[in-house]
Amino acid sequence: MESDAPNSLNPRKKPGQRRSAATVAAIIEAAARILEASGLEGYNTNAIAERAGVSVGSLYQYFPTKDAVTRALVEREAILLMEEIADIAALRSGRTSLERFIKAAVAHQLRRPVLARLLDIEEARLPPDPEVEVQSDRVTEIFSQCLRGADLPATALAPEAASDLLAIIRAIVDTAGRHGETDRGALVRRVNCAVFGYLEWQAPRA
Amino acid sequence: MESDAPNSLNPRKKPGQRRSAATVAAIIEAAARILEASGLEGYNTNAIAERAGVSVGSLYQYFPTKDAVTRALVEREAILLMEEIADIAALRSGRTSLERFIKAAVAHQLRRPVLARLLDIEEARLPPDPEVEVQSDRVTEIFSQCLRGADLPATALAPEAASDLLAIIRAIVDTAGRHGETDRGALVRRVNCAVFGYLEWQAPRA
Amino acid sequence: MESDAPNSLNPRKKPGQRRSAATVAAIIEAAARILEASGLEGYNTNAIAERAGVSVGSLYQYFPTKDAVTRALVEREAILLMEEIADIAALRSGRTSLERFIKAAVAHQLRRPVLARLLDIEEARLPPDPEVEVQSDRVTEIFSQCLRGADLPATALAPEAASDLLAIIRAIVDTAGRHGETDRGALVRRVNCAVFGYLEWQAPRA
Amino acid sequence: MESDAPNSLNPRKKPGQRRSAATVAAIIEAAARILEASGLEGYNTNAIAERAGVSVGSLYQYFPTKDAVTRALVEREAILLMEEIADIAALRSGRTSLERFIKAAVAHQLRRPVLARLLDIEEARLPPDPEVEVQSDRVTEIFSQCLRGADLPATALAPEAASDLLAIIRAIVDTAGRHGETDRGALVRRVNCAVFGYLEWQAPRA
DNA sequence: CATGAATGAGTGTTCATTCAT
DNA sequence: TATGAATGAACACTCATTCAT
Repeated sequence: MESDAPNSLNPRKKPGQRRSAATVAAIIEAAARILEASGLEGYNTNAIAERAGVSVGSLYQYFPTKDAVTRALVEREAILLMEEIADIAALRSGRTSLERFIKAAVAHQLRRPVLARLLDIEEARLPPDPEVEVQSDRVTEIFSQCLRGADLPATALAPEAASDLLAIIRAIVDTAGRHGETDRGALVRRVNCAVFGYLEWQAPRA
Repeated sequence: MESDAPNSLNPRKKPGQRRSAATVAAIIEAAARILEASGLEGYNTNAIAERAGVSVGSLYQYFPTKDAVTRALVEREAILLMEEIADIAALRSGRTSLERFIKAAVAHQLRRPVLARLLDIEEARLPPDPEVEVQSDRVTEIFSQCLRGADLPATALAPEAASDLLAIIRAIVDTAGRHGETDRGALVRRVNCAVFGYLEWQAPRA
Repeated sequence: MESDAPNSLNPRKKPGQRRSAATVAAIIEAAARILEASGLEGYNTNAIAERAGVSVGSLYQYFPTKDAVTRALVEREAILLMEEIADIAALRSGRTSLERFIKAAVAHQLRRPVLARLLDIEEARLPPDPEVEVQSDRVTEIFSQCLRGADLPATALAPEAASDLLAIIRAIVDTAGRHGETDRGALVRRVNCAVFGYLEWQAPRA
Repeated sequence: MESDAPNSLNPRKKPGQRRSAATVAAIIEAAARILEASGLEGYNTNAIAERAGVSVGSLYQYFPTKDAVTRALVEREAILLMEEIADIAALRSGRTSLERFIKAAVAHQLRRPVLARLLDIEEARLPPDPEVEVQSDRVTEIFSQCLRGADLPATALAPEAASDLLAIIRAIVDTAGRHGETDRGALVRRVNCAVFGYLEWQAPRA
């Protein structure tokens, strides 16, 4: 019942109660705000707790580690993205699905661009965590389903295609976000270029 | 005449002497090695100095700040890339230039993939620095010249194209590096897909 | 009439009800178990409460302080020893009484050797507490009665003899316990040596 | 050359320089003073550093851990005792050697009784450390040599005799120290009783 | 110029204790 | 009375940076 492993990455208590869930959510959102307002420099547990309106002790009641807070935030964002993406699987056309996916991904990442960028950095720094990977695996799975559309070239099924394309999407939007771009439409158009261009070029041209 | 502000980000002294230049280089390379061997966790000035075979004091004689060391390393890598790229400008064909550029960029980033990845992270974290930007601007400039090739669609001149494409190149190679890929040929092929696909798709298709 | 000072070391309430008494006992035994299982490192009020099957709040309903729990445990152990010793007073022979005392003391301390050792440490660390001292005074009193046996040298009545001998008994058994010894007979024999040797040697030898 | 184990118990740098050695000694003595003045409650690294007239950072330059400071102090005391005991080995008579040993041990422990007592507690709490054990093993060795004296009963060689007797010595003096006794002579006499009594009684009496 | 011992603000984390429910 | 979430002071430890030698 009791895990003595100090490196356990799970919340110390499952947020079953109403109050707890609210506190957990408050802490996670506070972490997001701190990240946006003060960057990685100001991102420390005391600041997070204060912003969340709770004590450090409470923070540690729900998260065993500072990194666990970060992971929860990463996970939350991944889930948010998932929700905007979940129904794509039902679509017939690979082309249309991809367009929907891209639109959602761009919208998601452009909503809080600073946060998205810093979380990408943190996610890269953090040791891989199963809880988080479950989410990104689901995103990858959805994306792969899009690529399996009959109207797309068979080469889209190449094993690295999905990871390449997801990296491309992220990179373009991150870069745009860093440059302060906010025009969603223009960005979607460019990401479409990158994705469909990659797929077309990849296919043996006649 | 010279800014003495303690928050200046420039090296405290221009390495005029032979000895100094060697020391500076040693420190920068030591920083690279630490980053590769111990990651961002083990990346601290004492470790860097020790690895470089100098005292921390000496390190601070040449660099006003830890971040300045990192910036110098980023700059060094940019210059290394520059050297492999500098002669591309002379080429006639945009297509061929791009291919050369991609080959060089992939080779560069795949030579020390861990270092490249961590430096990308650090570069994103660091406040923008003129000295560093000079280099990346030069790289961007060369890349833009490639895009101006007469055999490429006019749309390649769109202002965001260059930054999009550079981001794409970096993203694909970083991702591949993180997954442990080492096949340069395959990677070059995929990056070509992404770049030429982007350009072609971007152009109004008949 | 009663001291309400928050630093009072007495239980907040006398456990009058059946329920209370059971809870108090559960908490004390839980403390013992934690101490045995996790040492002083893991010995904290939350762990104790959890092990006792009550909330921390309840723990603090019955004990004003963590140290109060420890003292209660020390006291309980002292009382346990007392019970095995109480009837010794009736014996005629000082020699026999001492042997009985030693046997009981060794048996007591060897029953839960880890607990005994850690409690010795805690007892040494704790500020002297009347409630606890009452018990150890009773033990000392019984022991002193043994020493007053007519068949023992008069020097046994020297004021420090009792405290010296009790310390000796404790020390030998603690040490043995730490070394993992479990042979009660052998230990009793050695403690007898120490005690009777001390007494004999203390007496002016002819 | 570099130990990455965080649980390494060795000083981070060998105190080779004059300055370092002085600092190390100052820190150790400060630890002793804090222990005497404020007990285990006030015994924390900041207090130790302040008392030593150095910064916490310096403390951690020489000791990897708070516990390492404690161990160094324990070791220092053990060495002090050793110095007062080292020449005993040369003596002929077991009886005389033992008397000398006891005199030294009592003097040692009575010089700073509070410190001695708290260090006994800490030593018991600390995980066994080779550096420290080397010293206590040497003390035990000397003591065992005393017991091998030809004028002592052969039973003194019983394996547990040494550890029993050392425990007895410590216990009596600790107890006396806690009671505020300062009469060295009286204490030596009583410890002699205990030790020689144990040995005599242990031997089969005619 | 080089050294590396010294600094001390800052950070993550724990845990005895309280108090609203 | 019981609960357990909340508190926050306290602590161990790190590391960028300085400065006397």
